[in-house]
Amino acid sequence: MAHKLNQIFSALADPTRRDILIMLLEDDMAVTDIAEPFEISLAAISKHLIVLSNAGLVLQERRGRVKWCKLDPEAMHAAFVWIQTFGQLDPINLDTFEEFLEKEKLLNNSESI
Amino acid sequence: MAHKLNQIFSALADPTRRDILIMLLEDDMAVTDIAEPFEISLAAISKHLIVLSNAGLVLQERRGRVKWCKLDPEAMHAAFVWIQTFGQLDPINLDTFEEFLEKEKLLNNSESI
DNA sequence: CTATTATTCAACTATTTGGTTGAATAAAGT
DNA sequence: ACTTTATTCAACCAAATAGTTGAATAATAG
Repeated sequence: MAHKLNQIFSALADPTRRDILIMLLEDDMAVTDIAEPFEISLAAISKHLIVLSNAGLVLQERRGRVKWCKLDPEAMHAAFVWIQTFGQLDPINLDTFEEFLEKEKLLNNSESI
Repeated sequence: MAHKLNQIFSALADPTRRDILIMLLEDDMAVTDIAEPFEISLAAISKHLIVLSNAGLVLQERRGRVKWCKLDPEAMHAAFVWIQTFGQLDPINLDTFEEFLEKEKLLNNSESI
């Protein structure tokens, strides 16, 4: 789940991608239509959508030759929960946190293999 | 504010930086103490803190030769507001962050099996 | 004054990122 | 069958990122 947060926050860090997400609030859209208002190439938008999709923020479903993009609220919710819970924190136990880092480290190692 | 969101989300996208933020929930800390549990160099941690500082997530105040780091809740709040407004999500009120981390840990363990 | 401690700077490396263009694939439309 | 439309792939480029090491700076301790 931690690696997902990496992807989610890093996806949200780009203004083009945030704009895309906002466009998708209105309605599901095809890749070409998403690209229309932007000045960058279609391929660049396609890449942005792949980033959003990998982060779980957007679902893409191919129907015919059109790939429809729609929001997937779950990933955004994960980021929301992280931030919200962060802000209301009580002091945590350091031992617990050390264990947390340790586990995360192990997880990252096993992921990178 | 948009450029700030870029910086905030991109700062949050790195797990080391999220870990640092979590440590700072407990108390203000000096750079060297922040670096202690991590395996990377002090210089690397120093850079991470500059990123957090530029994003407005952390305030650094030099007293003597020690630079004290503390959370600045404002930037985190900006990210929170963006996400909340985006999804019209209701603030939840579930767990303390400690419990949240605990669940995340369990989840990570079960994922890594 | 000298040594130690805290932090950053500088230079370098490897990897990732966001962009480009042109070609490739895939599904319709005519 | 041929053409158009929708999307991605491949190769490339420039800039940014996360890390390193060793030197530099700054403040305190002895």
